[in-house]
Amino acid sequence: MINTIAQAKNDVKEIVMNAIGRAVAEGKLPAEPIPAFAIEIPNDKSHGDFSCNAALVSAKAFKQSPKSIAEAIKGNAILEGSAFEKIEVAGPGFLNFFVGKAWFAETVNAVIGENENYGKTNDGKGKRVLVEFVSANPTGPMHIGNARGGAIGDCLASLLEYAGYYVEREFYVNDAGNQINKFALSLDLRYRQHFGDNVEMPEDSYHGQDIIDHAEGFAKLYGDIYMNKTEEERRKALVDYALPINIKGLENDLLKYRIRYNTWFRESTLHNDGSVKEIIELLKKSGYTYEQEGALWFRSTELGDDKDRVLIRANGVPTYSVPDIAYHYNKLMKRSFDIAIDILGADHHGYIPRMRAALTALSVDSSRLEVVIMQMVRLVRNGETVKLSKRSGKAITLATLLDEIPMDAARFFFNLRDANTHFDFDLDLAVEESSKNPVYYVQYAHARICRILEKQKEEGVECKRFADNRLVYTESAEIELIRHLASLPEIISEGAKELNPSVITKYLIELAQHFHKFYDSCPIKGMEETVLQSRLSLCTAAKIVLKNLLDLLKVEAPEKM
RNA sequence: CUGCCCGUAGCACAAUGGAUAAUGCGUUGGACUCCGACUCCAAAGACUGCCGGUUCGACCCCGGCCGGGCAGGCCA
Repeated sequence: MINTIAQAKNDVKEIVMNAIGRAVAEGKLPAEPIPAFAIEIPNDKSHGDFSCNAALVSAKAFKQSPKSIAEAIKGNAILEGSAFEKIEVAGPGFLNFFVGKAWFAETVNAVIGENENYGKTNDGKGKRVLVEFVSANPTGPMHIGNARGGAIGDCLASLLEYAGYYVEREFYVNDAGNQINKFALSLDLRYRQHFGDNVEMPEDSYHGQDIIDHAEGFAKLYGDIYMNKTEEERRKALVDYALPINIKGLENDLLKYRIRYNTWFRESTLHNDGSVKEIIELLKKSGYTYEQEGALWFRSTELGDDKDRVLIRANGVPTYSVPDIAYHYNKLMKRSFDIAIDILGADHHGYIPRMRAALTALSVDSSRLEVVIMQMVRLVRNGETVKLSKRSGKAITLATLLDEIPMDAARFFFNLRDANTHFDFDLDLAVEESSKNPVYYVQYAHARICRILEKQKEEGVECKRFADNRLVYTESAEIELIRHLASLPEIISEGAKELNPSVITKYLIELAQHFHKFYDSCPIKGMEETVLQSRLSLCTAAKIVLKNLLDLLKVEAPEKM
């Protein structure tokens, strides 16, 4: 894996350390330990390609002004044999490093050489990660929050793969417990209504049209024979009929959304194979439980939660948190994933301390559970907020949303912002086919490059892959574009570390921007050989990176639009 | 009442504690006889919610207010 930026940063560090060593030897700097310093890429190009704050951070230790330290470092730095041609001292004492021309040519060739592997890193070192996301309730259709979770979870998983982790995607199916009872009740009442029973739907039952449809479908299949059976039999039959249809529906919708899971993990398996009981025993053994008023409690307060939690109700039925704990125990211990990542809506944030407490009680390192919290999405149409309500059945479902906006736009838009920000999804913008719409802006850059290369080919000009010393980049638009290409591995590392796939869309938009500017100011057609080939190589490199990242997002990279 | 998240330009939002607070939309004005104008260039627009603190340096860290969202069940 080639990472020209990491290399350069390393070089900066070495040059600075050696320079300080020499300055100390000459008595220009005191022999004090050097505090950790940072090397970064400045926003302002006049501040060089790499900037180092070593002089700033060591001012205190050296008892000198940052500026004089910086001058001492600069005076003792040796640049021969490095990628750099110049150092400047600037501002309060920054050391700004400027790379030589050769570095840009190397970067372009490195991208082309690595091709579909360019940008990949080995941060993960093959660690096993399980990303669980969406996990929508199978008692009804998916809503808009699931759409955001789907896009974020799937792209985060891809990003982690890109960063060298082994990743599996998982959907947790809540096919047991109270939700299912409620589902059964709702189906039952609709079924009976269908055959004329005058029963009312209670407040907390499901009122959606989907329940009615299921009841009617069931009635068509079995007629009224279940009217005469016991309530228990009837409900079981109804659930056995409707639940698989729903799960299949979820699967289909998610496939349309280009999401393919490794595993659909069913909650019921945890009840059936004794895991739930086992967890209760383990928790009891841990000493963090006690009985009170007939219920079994978890002393989670002692492990960082803000209150104790009930594990088994006085009626003997475990609360939902027991199978949940069993599930996470299963991920981390039974299936031995190194890291479990949950993508959760903000309304579940209270659940994190509880789960961490439980893992700690079970002697599992709770930092192996990572949680990405997503804030709520607000849909905006014609400048107005689209109201969502699950109860009334008016919620915009994932399926409806995807009927309305292109798949590419949905996946891209939901990854436009940090998960943990409230975010307005502009339905009008998502369908708009213009530069206002970032998806098209990025895709257009790719299509444009394809056309340029094709056109050149038609005229008999091929990209010849010149050696580093034959490529020449002098225009600022070229330099900016290359600099951006070079930064990809860093972006991948950063995004993986912060579990933040939105770095990808941000990077792509900037890349497209740099490319369009380059296109505008740097003609290719008819230029002399060196310039022509240099620019064709640069186009090829840009195309590779656009394609790699659009693939990562599972957004199309069209050759023409 | 308590906990978590968010407050940056008209709108949507960015910035490992670093230099002139970035970008897009919208607004105003420019650029196609030329590789795709689905593009580019330029301008205007911000006392980063308020008040203190920490330090060489704060949108960022700490404390206190104000405003918005979400939670707080032997519901999931």
